[in-house]
Amino acid sequence: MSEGSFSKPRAAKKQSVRAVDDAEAGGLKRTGDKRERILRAAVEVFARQGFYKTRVSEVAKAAGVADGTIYLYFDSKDQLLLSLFEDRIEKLLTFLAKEIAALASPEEKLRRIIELQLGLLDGERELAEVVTIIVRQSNTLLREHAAPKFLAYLDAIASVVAEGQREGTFRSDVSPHLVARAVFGALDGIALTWALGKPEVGALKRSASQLSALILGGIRSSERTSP
Amino acid sequence: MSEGSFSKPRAAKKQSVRAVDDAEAGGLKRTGDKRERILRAAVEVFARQGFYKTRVSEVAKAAGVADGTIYLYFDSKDQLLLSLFEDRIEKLLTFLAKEIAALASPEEKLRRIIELQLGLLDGERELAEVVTIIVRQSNTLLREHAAPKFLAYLDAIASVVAEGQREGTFRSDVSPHLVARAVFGALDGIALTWALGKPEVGALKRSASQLSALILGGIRSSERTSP
DNA sequence: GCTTGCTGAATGAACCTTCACTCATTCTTC
DNA sequence: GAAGAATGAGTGAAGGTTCATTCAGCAAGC
Repeated sequence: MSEGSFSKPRAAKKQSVRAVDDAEAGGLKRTGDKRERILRAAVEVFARQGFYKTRVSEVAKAAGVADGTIYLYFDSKDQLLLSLFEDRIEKLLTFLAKEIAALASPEEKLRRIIELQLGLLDGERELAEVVTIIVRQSNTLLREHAAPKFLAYLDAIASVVAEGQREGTFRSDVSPHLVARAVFGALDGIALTWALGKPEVGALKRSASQLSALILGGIRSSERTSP
Repeated sequence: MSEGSFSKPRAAKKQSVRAVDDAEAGGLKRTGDKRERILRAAVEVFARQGFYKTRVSEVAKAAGVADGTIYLYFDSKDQLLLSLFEDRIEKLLTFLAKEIAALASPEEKLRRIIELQLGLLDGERELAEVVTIIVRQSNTLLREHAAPKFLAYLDAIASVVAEGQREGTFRSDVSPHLVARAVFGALDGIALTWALGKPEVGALKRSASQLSALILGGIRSSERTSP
C-alpha cells in the first residue's frame, strides 16, 4: 500500500541521501539517482561557464538526461542552483564540525580549518567556485537563502577563535567574527587567484602551511605590544 | 522579485555623483559626461542586481539616458562592463601607487593599503562589489581582460611585502604573492559579510585597525633585529 | 509463458517570454 | 538649416519552460 513513497520525482524536496554510487556502465540504467546526477552535472558546468552562461540544456546533456527531466526534480534553473548550494554546504558544515570536534586546542582547530578549506578548494574546485560565486550574486532570492548557511560556516570559525581567546592562547583585542571573515576571505582569495591562473601541484600544501603560520602568528597572544 | 531593499535610499549620494558640472544654463552642451554618467549608473545597478539580472534599459534609466544612447558610447553590454572595470581599476591603481610612495616603511605601507581598501569598500561599496564579482565571472572575455588588471593590484601589495622581507622587518618564510592574495582576500571577505549584513557605523575604523594588527602581527619577523 | 493494458517517468520539439540591440525620427546647437 | 546627438519603439534571436507523446516495467488474464 505504500506505493513507493519516493517513486514520484515531481520537484519535491526529496532529500536523497544517495551518495556516491552508480557506476555508469552503459547509457540507460536504473533511474535511481537522477537528482544527484543532475546536481553533479550542474556543479561542473556552472563552475566552467558560470551560472548565467550555462544553458539548462547543457546541464541536461552533461547529466545524460533530457531537458525536461530537470524540471521533474527542480522547479526552475534558479531553484536548481539554490538546491545545489544548500545540499553541498550542509554536507560541508557537518563534516567540518566532526573534524574539528576531534581536536583539542583551538590552534590545531584553526590549522585544520585552513587545511580543510584549502583541501576542498583543491579537490573540489568546481564546487568551491560555485559556492563562493553564488554567495556574491547580488540581492536575489539566492542571496537571501544562501546567507544564513554561509554565516553558519563563519560562526563555526568564529567560535574556535573565541575559544582560544577564553583560553588565553589567542589575543583578545580582535573580534572573533572579524577574524573569521578575514580567515575565510584569505582562503577564498587564494582560491580566486588559483582559479584565475594555473594551479600548480604542491601549491596546496605550501599555501596551507604558510597561511597557518601567518594567521596563527597574527592571532597568537604575545607579550609584544603593537605600535 | 521585489526591489532590493538592502541599501537605504541615500539622497546624499546623488549629489556626489554629479562630479562633472554640466551647465544646465545653456541646455545640453558637448555632453562630455554622458559616458561617465552611464558608467556610474552601471556601477550602481550592477552592484544592486548583478550584471546578468540587469537590463540595459535599467542602466539607461538610472543614467537618465535613452537605451540607444548607451550604444553610442559602448559596443555592447559586455563591453560596458569591461570598460567600467578597466576605467575604475586604473584609477584605483594610480591612486594607490601615489599614496604608498609617500610612505617610508613597508609596515606603514601595508597598513595604508588596508585602510585604503577598506575605505574604498566603505565609501564606494558598489564599485568594490562590482569589481570583485566581475573577477569571478567565469571563463569569458571579461575574465581574460579583467585578470591582468587585477593581478597588477595584487602585485602592488606583493612588492610591499617583498620590500619588507628584504629589509628584514617581515618574515621571509612566506611567499609575497601568497600574502598579497591572503590580504586581499581577507579584506574582500570582510566586505562580503558587510554586504550580506548591515554595516554598522564605525565598523570600518575598528576593522581596519584590528586587521592591521592581525596581519602585521602575522607577518612581522619574530626576530626583532633592527637592521 | 505469452498477450494485453496500465502507469508514470522520461523525453525533446515547440512555444512564448524576455531582452540586447537597431535605426528612422526628433531634438540641439551653431 | 545642417550636422551631429539623442531617442525609444520595434525586431529578431535566444533560451527557459511546457506538455503531448513514448516506452519500460509490471500485473492480471488467458
